[in-house]
Formats: sequence, structure tokens, C-alpha cells
Amino acid sequence: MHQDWFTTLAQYGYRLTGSRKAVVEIISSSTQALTPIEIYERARKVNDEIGLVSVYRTLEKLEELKLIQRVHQPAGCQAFMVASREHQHLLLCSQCGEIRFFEGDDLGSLIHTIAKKTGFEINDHWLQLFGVCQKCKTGQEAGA
Amino acid sequence: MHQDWFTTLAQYGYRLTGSRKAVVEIISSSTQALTPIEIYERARKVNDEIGLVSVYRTLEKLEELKLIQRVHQPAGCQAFMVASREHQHLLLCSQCGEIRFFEGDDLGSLIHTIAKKTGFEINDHWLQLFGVCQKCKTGQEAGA
DNA sequence: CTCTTATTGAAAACTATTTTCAATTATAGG
DNA sequence: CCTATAATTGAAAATAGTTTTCAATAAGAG
Repeated sequence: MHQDWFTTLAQYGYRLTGSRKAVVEIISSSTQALTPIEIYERARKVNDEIGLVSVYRTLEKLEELKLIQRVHQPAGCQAFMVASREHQHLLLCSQCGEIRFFEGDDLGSLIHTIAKKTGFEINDHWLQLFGVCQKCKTGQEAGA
Repeated sequence: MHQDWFTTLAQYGYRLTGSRKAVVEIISSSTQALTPIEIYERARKVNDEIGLVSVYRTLEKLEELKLIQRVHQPAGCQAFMVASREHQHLLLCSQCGEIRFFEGDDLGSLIHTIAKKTGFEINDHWLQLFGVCQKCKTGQEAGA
């Protein structure tokens, strides 16, 4: 997957630098949302030259290109992960942070009803499910 | 409505001060989510002694008592508004920020399906609708 | 009315993020 | 392969948002 991201970055005229590669590899392979600091710390383990600023700057670009998304959680909204595709939403484990995509929500008739009742023209929705993943239920910790 | 909030605050042993009254009146009567600074600015117009710190501290308590909730929006997650009741969700106007409550989402079968498919025990969900309110559609600005 | 203790505002501290800037480096074109 | 150039870098400074500290004040119980 991260190869595609490199291609997209190149298509938009962005250079492929060590810092960017590190950030891309870390986020694109994570099953949990990661904060800038978490990404920075992981990147440092591979290359201890990388700066936190570059993490922020890379995140900004990846978000612009819609390759990643900010994840809103009760504990905060600083973490990022791979972007959902159209019609995909997130299911989050409240214990270990493991995230899965799902689709198939059928909000059409609800949206229609609410639109009629309120006079709003409804054009987007956010849906997120929270729970406990199988690993956490059975007592194990998920891998970081 | 804000009378109920004063009662709740008193029940929990909180004193009813001018700063708290101002914050409570402002939030409890707003149809838009307000940031701490916005609340502070409005409160200042009535009482120019109030400090921003007290706004933060009051918000903290109102959130603890579940009288208000933080509202997550594309532009940020610092704003607060009256808490949703059980099963209520938000419909937001992307243009003027006007917010309505709605209920009646029927996610039971979706949640069941996803739980089965993923092994998660799903115990909560966030749903928000976005759109353009009637006033904004017809070109007017909503009242602040 | 008085006493106690919660609450206050201001300033300082802290955290998260963005900007500035000179040095470096990816990459297009020779 | 070189070279030129403009994008990118990391560090430091700046900014924004929030929390803590602290002495002064004031709510409200008795």
C-alpha cells in the first residue's frame, strides 16, 4: 500500500525524502490511529535524524491528498490513520485502539426523514462504532 | 433549562457564582456549539470581570455532570453545546453552525452484523449528520 | 453576621502545533 | 554522471489552546 502513496506523492510533485518515507510506512501499516508524537517516536527508532516538524508537515500533505484521516476519539482527536474509502466507517476498540473499517450502513431513509422534518439538505454523515475487540475480550493486549 | 443546571450544580455542592451563571446561560441557550473563547467573549459583554480560566473550569464541571458535550466538527473539536439525551444525535449546518438533535437511527441490525463479522463487542456509536439548514439554503445567515 | 472553604482572575507553566530560516538534498535537465 | 535549483529539512522561535499555581475574594452553612 505505501508504494501507492509514494506514487501519489510523486504525482503531486512532492519529493520522496527519508522523513516522508518513514512517516508513510508507519501510518500506512498501522491498525491503530497514531498521534504525531507516536509517529515521531517510531520513526526515530529507524532514523534518529528525523524531526517532529517533518512528521507534522508530512501528515498535512497526506491528509490533503486524502490518504489519511484524523480520527476522533473520546480521548482526543490528534491521531491519524489510513483514510476510509467512500462509504467506509470505523469500528474502534476502546481498549487497545485497534481499528477496523466497515461499510453497509443504511442511513438513507433516516436521512430522508430527518431532512424532511428539519428542512436541512443533508450531504454527509459521520458514523463510528466503539467496542472491545476479540483479543481484548479474551484478555490479551493487541500488538502495537 | 438553565434553572435545572443551577439545581444540578448546587446538588453536587458547587457554588453558584456570577461566572458560572454566565457560562451556563450562554451555553444552555445556544443553538450552535461554542468554543471557550466564544463563550468568554459573550460573557464579557455582560460582565467584564470574568476570566477565561473560569470559563474553562465551568465547562469542565458541566461536562463532568453530562450537561454539555464536546462537539466534533471538521474544523475542530473545541466547541461545546447542550448534551444529547440518550439516543439523540446531532445534525449540523456546515454553513452557520446551527445544530439540531434527532433520534430514530436504527443501527441495531448493522451493529449485530458487524459484531458477528469482526468479533468485536460493540457498545457505543457516534452518528452525526451534516448539511445546510433552511435559512442558509435560502441565503440568510442564522442568528448568532 | 461570621467563619470556612470553594472559587476567582492573573500570571506562569505547559502542551500541541505552526512558522521562520539557513543548511541540505531530491531530482530535472544537461 | 554533474549541476543547478527549488523543495525539503531540522532546530529554534513563535503561536495557540489549555492547565496549574497562588493570593485575594465571596458563597453559603450555621
